[in-house]
Formats: sequence, structure tokens, C-alpha cells
Amino acid sequence: MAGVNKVILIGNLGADPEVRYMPSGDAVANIRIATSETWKDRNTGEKQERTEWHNVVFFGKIAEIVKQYLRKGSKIYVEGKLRTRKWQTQDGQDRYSTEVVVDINGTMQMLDSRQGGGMGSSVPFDDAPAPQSRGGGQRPAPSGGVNEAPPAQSGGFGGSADFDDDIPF
Amino acid sequence: MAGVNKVILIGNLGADPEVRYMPSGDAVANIRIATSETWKDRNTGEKQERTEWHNVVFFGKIAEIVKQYLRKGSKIYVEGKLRTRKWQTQDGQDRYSTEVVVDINGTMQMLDSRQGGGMGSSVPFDDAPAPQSRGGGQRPAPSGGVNEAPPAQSGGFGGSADFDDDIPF
Amino acid sequence: MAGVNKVILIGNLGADPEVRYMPSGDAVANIRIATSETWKDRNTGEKQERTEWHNVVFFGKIAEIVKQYLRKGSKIYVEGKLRTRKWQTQDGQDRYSTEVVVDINGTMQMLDSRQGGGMGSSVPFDDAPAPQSRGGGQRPAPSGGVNEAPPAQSGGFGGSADFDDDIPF
Amino acid sequence: MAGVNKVILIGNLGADPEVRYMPSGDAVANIRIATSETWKDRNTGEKQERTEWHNVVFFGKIAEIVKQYLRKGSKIYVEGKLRTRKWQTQDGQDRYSTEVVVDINGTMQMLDSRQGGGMGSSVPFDDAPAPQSRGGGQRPAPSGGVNEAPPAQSGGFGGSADFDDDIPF
DNA sequence: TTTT
DNA sequence: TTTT
Repeated sequence: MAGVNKVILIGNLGADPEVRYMPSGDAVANIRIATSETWKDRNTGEKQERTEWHNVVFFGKIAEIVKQYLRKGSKIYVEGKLRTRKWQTQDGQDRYSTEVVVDINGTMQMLDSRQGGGMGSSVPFDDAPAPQSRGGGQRPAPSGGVNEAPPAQSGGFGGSADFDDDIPF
Repeated sequence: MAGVNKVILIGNLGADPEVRYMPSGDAVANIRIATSETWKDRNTGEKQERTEWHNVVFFGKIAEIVKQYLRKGSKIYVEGKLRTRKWQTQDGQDRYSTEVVVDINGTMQMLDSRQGGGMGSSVPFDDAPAPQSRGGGQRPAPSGGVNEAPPAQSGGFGGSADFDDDIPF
Repeated sequence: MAGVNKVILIGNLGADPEVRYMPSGDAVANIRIATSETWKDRNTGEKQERTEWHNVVFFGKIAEIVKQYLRKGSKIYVEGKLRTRKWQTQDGQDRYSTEVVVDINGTMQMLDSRQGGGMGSSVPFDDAPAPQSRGGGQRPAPSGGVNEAPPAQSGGFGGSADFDDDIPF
Repeated sequence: MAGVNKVILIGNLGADPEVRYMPSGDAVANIRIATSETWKDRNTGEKQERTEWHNVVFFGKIAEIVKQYLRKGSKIYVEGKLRTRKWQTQDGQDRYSTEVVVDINGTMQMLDSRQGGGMGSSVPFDDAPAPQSRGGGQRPAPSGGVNEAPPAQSGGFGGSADFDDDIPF
């Protein structure tokens, strides 16, 4: 019992989200996002760039938001945790795949809502307000109590079953 | 509407926590923690050290854990957000005070449980298991559903009223 | 010797940066950025919003980038550390002010370069490429060695003198 | 050009570090660290635990520190970035492996120095001071200038060649 | 006021 | 394979 496992990413989606539904009815959304870093070669002085691709999976209510608002090219902020899943190929070989999991403890924020449809973008979701989402589900209506300061997300997360037999890349 | 406001600290408590209770019965715990950084002077090569003191305030269930387990000298990991409060001196002058707020969206972890009572420490709580705590309150028992993976904390946070008329330092 | 002191913010500038120069010639840039969080009141269900303002100060080369590229309204990602300065009012009273310091160990990234001048913005810097900046200064040209992977920023940071007699707000 | 790619971990080493040297003479250190999270099953109320294992690779001077100070069981704080490497099996199949890279932009801190040799530990490095390390190399001696505040790490990082033909697990 |  |  101990540990911190936190990932923070800002990047762009390489494709539209892929969304599936659990037997429980909960959505699971998968995206790929690219982060790139640039630097100058110390010898030649030339500008270098390296792009890293990340598999990010969203559970619960936040998966619905991903489905509704994100598209290929969307720039987002993501806070989640690392998880490495073991899975088998069709001929029974072991494989490992590492993902960034955004569940009720994680967060997602859209960062490009302002570039908006007004600029002639063909992206239909751009007129929607940019959501700022915790992974959490609905907040149960509590009884009484002051409320001058932000509370937080809460319960209702419906579980996250294994997908170990999915091919990750 | 948008934004990330996150603080991550690892440091030691300068004194025992100060705990108060809200009219609602919720605890509020205040601590001071020190972070220090060291570097070598670029001219003399001498080792330098600078210590920074942070005011951290905990709300809800996590405040109870702070009260129970933390003491002067405890080393902790904290994740919270920045908040600057305006308050008045007795003669009506405005003052501002910035704190790190750890509420249901934040986290705290003890990092020194292992140094334990076995070493001759007089600290009575050292035998207790080191808690790993989200700010959250109780989790409501949900109905049905798989549970192979960690869910998350949830609701029940009882509010965090203003303390703007308190003197912060 | 121990400690982590890290702040991560995403928000918008409330005004153009204020830039000064040290006797050494190094720039120091100050900005105010707003982060806001929204939540629903647990009783009334009404949407609530709270905006937090942060003082951020940049040292070294990154301060020049702030001066050149950021304006009122710019949305940025910032990674820095907390620092509380003590200063005196004109009549000799002690005051404390907490800032987020972005020096050579910090980072800044513009997040809204794409909204561009094309939308009729009067902001002249919008055509410039959005910089991704570490706080670092110039990188000394090293001798030999492979370079297939990103190195990192380096030396040359010119110091950050005290500004304790400045009024912070 | 844009992006944030950050990983923050607190966990324990599952084994002693494995250290290799580049043709350039630079060290590369690999460790496995475990982070665990606990939660209560929402139905049964039983305590659950899930442990996640992370591959972490250190480059440059920080790799030397890892070699010198870390051992199986050490608890550390690590700040790095995600990198997925493609490699080939002996029979030419593609594989992918995701690691947390701690280079000059990353950080490592020991968190258990205080448990010390005094408790009967057989670990010989326990008497050494716990290092607080940036990934950086040596700092070039600058000429003149004030130095009242911490500067930062700097240059000299000797490169990080590809290891794509190594087997990662 | 902590810690190393 | 760590830790509590």
C-alpha cells in the first residue's frame, strides 16, 4: 500500500475516438494522442523533432464526453495513470501493452475549443462548450450542508472489466 | 471555464497539524510543510540550500487522516490546488494568503511509515499502517456490477465553508 | 535535502506580461493567469464557477519568450514551483506574497497558437510559431557524441536576484 | 511541435538496478518499480490491491546515481516521460515496449534514506546522503553574476543512443 | 518550524 | 519482482 502513478499529457488525437460499451452499459473510449518534443542537435544545430504516440483509454462518464466532443486533431490535456496489460495473440503468445488509463481519478480537458467553427472548420462539435471533465460519474444529491466551495466528483463508476484479449495497437 | 490548477509537494511537517471542525462536523486540518532544494554556487562551488514553507489545508475525510497520522517531522506527498484567500486584519486592512488546498480531488500519502517506532521513535502513531488517501468521503455501496479494477473515491464530501476571516499565518 | 515543489497550471493571461531587466541584463517577466473550475451545486443543481488568479514569474531566456509571444488572453501551460516572498510596505510592515516561479527547471507552452490572426485578432504575435520552452538558457555546443535522442536544456542561467522590495499585487 | 509528456511515480524497486555503458562512456540504468493502489470492493467491502510494474530507464549522470544509491526495495520519486520503443525478436517479429525515461529533464529522489543502516539493513549505501537528482550533467562554471537563488542543472548530457535491439522485459 |  |  503506497505509491503514486500519474501521467500528464498534452497532445493531439491521431484519429477519432473508438468507443465500445461494456455489458453493464458503461462506455469505454480509446484514443491515440501524439506529443512531440523539439530540440536542436548539439553538433549541427539543426532542429530535431520526435513524436511520441500514447494509447489512452477512458472509462465511465468521461468516455461519453470523449465520444461526444473529441475528434481527430483535437488537442487535449489528460491526467491518468499507467497500466500495462498482458494479452495473447491468436496463436497464444504473450504480449504486453501499456496504456494511460483515465478513470474517475483522472481528468480530461479540451484545449482547442476556441479555434471554433467560426473559422470555417468542418468539425461539427466545435460549437459545443469545451468540457472540463473528471472521470467521475453522477454526483448524488446530498442532504443539506453549505456549498460555498467546489465539491468534487463522486460515485457511480460502473466498473472496468478486462479487455485483455483485445489487440492493443 | 477551463484550466488546470495542480500542486505536487513532497516535504516534512514543521509542526503537528492544527485541526478544527466546521459547524457541519467536517474536519479541516492545516499543516506547514517544508520543501528544500539544494544546488552548488556556480562561482564558489559551495553547496547552497533554500527551504520553502507551504501552508496546506485539508478538507473532509482526509483531514481526519491528517489529524490521526501526521505529526511534526512526518514526510508526505501531497497533491492539491492553489487558492489565494483574501482576509482582513483586525483594523480592517486587506491581506492575501495562498494555500495548497487538498480536497476530494487531491491526495495525500505518508512516505516515512517505515522508519517506524522500532528505531526508538516516541511517535505513537508509527505503528499504524501508512494511509494512502484521496480527499474523498465514504463510498456509497453500489448495486451490482463487475469490480475487477479499482474504482475510485466518491461523494459525500460535506462542504468547505469560507474561512476568510481567519488569520492565515 | 529533500523535497518536491511543483506547480502545473493551464490558464489564460489576465493582462499583457510585465517585463523588467536585471542589472545582469536578464529579463524577468511577470504575468497573472486565471484558472477556473466549475461544478454543480449539490443542493440546487446550479452551475457554479470559481476563478483563481495566479502570479507567475519567469526568469532567464523563458522570460524573453514570454515577452515576445504572450499577450492578454493567451492560454498557456506552465510548470514551475511555489515561492513565498516576504516584502515590506512603505511604512515597514511585513507582507508575504506567493508566486509560481518558472526558471530553468520549469516549462511554458502556448496552447492557443492555432486560433490565429485569421479570426480578426489584433494580436500581432499570432503568426509566430508557438514556442515550447524550457526555462533554460543557451546550450553549449558539445564535442562529438551521438545525438539520436533529445538532449535537454542547459546552463547559462544568469541568476535571479531578490525583488523583495517590490510590491507583489 | 507542442505537447506535454510527463510521468510521476512513487514506488519501490523490485530488484537492483541494471547498469550498462554506452560507447561514449555514459551510463544507462534500468529499474523496475512497483506502484500499488488499494480500494474497497463496492459490493463485498473487502480490501483490494493492484500492483503495477513500471520500467524506468535513466540516462546520463542520474544513471550513475541510480547505480550508486538504489537497491531492491528502495522507495523513490521519479519524474520522467513516456517512450514506446519498437524492437525485434530474434525471429524478426516486431514488439513494442513502453518505458518511463528519466533524462536531463527528469528527476529522481530517494524517499527512504531515513530507514537507515541502523535498523540492521544489509544495504551498504544506507549511510550515504540521500541524493536529490536532476538528470543533468555537470554545470559549467559561469563567469560572474549574482547567485542568491537556485540556478538549475545544465548541459553536458552525452546522448542517448538507440537500444532498439535489446529485449525489454 | 521540517528534513538531510 | 517491491512495499504496506
